Amino acid sequence: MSDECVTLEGVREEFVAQWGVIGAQWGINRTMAQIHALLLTAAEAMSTDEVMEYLEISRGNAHTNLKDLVGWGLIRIITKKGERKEFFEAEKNVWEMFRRITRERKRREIDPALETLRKCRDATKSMKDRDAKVFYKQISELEDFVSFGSKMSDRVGSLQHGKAIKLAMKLLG
Amino acid sequence: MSDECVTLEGVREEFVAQWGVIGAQWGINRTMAQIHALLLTAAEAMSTDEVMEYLEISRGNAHTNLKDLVGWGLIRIITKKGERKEFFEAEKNVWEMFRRITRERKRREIDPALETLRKCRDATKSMKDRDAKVFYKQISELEDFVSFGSKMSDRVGSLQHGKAIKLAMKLLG
DNA sequence: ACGAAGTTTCAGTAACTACTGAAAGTAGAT
DNA sequence: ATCTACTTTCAGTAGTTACTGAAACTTCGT
Repeated sequence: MSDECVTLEGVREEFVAQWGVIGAQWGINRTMAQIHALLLTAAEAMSTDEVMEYLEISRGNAHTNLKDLVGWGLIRIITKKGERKEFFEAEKNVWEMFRRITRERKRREIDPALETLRKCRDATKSMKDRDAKVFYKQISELEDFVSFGSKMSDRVGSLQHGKAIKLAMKLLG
Repeated sequence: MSDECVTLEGVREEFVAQWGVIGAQWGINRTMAQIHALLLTAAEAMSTDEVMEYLEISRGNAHTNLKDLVGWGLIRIITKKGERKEFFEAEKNVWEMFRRITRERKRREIDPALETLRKCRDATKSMKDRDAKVFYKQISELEDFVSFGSKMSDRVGSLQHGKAIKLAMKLLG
């Protein structure tokens, strides 16, 4: 970050921009990551128009990404009495945020991958030639590993933050 | 997978294709994921030309992605005596594969993210108004969480496979 | 020092993903 | 039933990333 970012808004802008870059590397659309960063560090819930204005993006873009974030469970819709429009507020608890991201990625990406692995394993289970044996062995090991990891992530995700930390401390200690 | 994939090559083709799709969702270029899947399930090391032919891709594309995979430590170059060309072989041990992916992602993506978080935290540490306090608190929590996770991943990555499994079993048990 | 076999680079292009802006849709207020 | 404030959709376009194919480069054998 350049040194002249001495105002809150300067630092925040830098954070939002960088979070977008980081998100993009993880296969998340940049705007979505930026909106998330913005709401995560907002003191109050924001409207679509405020998000549009801050990030200088179109209504359609703001709308789509806000709704996607709601779909991920990372932000929620707030309605204020007397106000007709919707406001958006981020889940601010970091542990909860982590759990939701993990749960969604598992559902959307790990589970289908496991499905593929299982099918490939079953289809080659009883093949006899060398290449098939190599293939079957490799796929089996991969499947065992991924499904083990998947179970672990369920287990960790079901812990309270405090318990998870304690457990992790034992691991690190 | 469609039911008519009854030959090894049919199943393998399906696996390679699917692995490409999964990789893409994780921010990895599709061809790279496909080459990895191909080499991972190969009985023998393969040459650039064999990879090109199998995936029906250009030499430039094959070359770039093979070299990127070498950069990730997921495949290695093999030279056969009497042969002038290079062959490529995947790291087949799944635990080792996992460790290398984790280590690289940490280096390339987590460490820079932490750097950003630290800068943002430091820059707002002594600001007094409400918005700055909210920002500082949120960034701090995020930084603590990410750096904790990063340490955990180092710790787990330094374990032997057997030990990791034992530890995980305790967790699951 | 030349030719053959293989590797690397890169300009141009194709394919894909994200974004805009405007139009259509919805729902509370009068 | 009409107006107004807001939300949703989407066709077209901009921007980005990935891929090709060919030329340049390297290395080894003769």
